[in-house]
Amino acid sequence: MIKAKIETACTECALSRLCLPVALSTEDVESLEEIIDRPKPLSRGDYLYQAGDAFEALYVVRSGAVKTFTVDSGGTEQITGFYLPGELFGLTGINKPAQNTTAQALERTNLCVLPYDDLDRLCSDVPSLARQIMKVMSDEIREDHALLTLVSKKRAEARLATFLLSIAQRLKRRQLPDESFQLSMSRSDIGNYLGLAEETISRMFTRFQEDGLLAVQRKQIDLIDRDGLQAVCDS
Amino acid sequence: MIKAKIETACTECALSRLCLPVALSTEDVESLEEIIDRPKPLSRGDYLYQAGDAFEALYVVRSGAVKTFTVDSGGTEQITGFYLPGELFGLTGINKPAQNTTAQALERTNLCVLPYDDLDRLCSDVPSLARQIMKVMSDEIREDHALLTLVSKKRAEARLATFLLSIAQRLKRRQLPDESFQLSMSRSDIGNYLGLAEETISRMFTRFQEDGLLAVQRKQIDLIDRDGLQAVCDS
DNA sequence: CGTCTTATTGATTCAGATCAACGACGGTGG
DNA sequence: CCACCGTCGTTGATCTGAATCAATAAGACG
Repeated sequence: MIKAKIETACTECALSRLCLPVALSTEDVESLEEIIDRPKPLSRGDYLYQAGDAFEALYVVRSGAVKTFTVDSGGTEQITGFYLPGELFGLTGINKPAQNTTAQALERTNLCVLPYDDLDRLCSDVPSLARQIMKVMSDEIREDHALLTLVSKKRAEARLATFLLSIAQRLKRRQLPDESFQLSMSRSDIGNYLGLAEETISRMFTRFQEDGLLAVQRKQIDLIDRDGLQAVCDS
Repeated sequence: MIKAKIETACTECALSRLCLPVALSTEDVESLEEIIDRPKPLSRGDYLYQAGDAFEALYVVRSGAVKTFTVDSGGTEQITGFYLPGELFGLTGINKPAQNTTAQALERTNLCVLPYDDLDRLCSDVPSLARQIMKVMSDEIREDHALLTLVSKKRAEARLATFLLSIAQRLKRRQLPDESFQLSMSRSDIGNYLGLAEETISRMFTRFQEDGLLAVQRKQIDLIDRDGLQAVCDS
């Protein structure tokens, strides 16, 4: 009974498939479940934590969306990630005195919070949990490298096409509609993330629409020709 | 006696200060020391591992220099890091079936190899070691974000100036000359890393020299006006 | 219903890529 | 030891993708 209850809880917040290590035993999942906190929903624009705050927890999006960004010494903002339902973030703070990024809700958002003190204690007892966290961190590093390649080597249209297909793929993984969806971030956010001006993002959307690759109406995106978009990614 | 011997070994390869967790006890260091392999030196151009190879180990540069790079589906190469003496790399392979990056020696290079099977076993017994590895991984993520900001938001001169000061700082940390040094990578490598053409790197070097910021002769760099270079970083 | 933010579109500019040629060094073999 | 060749770096000329500047339009929200 307890087992069933736990599985339901985790299924709800998407941890079960996407976040929880398959290697964990039922008892381990139970221990993890005990430390998870589910605070009340955040509104658009709310901060989860800001640069300089003490590092306290890892987070998983249950619904909604979050962006993280850094601000360098010269005041330049760089969005480092968008997080959709089922995705884990907050790793850059791990074993550090303070956060160096800021995390902000892009829309009404529900989270799971994994307090790090508890998680760390659990890691000592359950080596496979530590292993899983390392795996997630190395995933993050690989994704950062892919993003670097995108920004450093590809043209504007390839950057945006890759971004859109990545969003679609992640929605699909979460079994959300991936053909027709609402972007939760602004053109300016997308541009910041991809190293482009917001005007350029706007122009590329217009061009993709003219080329019959997608239909766009403000934040509403309908993918029409995925193969076509995929082809644009390699230009 | 044994203790003295171990300390010497680790001091030699720079692990003691830069790589080893301060939190480790002497016995733990001893255990770690036991699993470290020091293979014969690599020549310029030698590969340590290539994309697709099984993930086997983490590496620390003892002397020389290494670059790592990814190749995406379209064949685009992206250098993801240069590693100098005392620096740890190979983390992107952790808990993955295979490497997705390639690592290549830029000059005659000596390494410490930390076989992952052994390291992982040790992590189960010594939680602070797992914690230290996570810390190094989160460092890597932060550095990747800083690089992304550099490539995505800064002009060519700021990118190169930041790169040079970063190299100098890392050499200094290792107590190597940081005012006058040899770059081990080509202009083309620097350009690839920073998202610029090699001609642009060349031109920026010439400009910096004209502006009295440094003296450059092929790979030999002499920093003259560090404050000036620092100022260029924020342009 | 008016105001404020976000998105679109057009005109112009500019940083850096690309194309092209040459020069300098370093390694190799005679 | 020197001459040759190949790679790497420099410099110049031109081109171009995307930024910037500027104006308007369309939602969103109180």
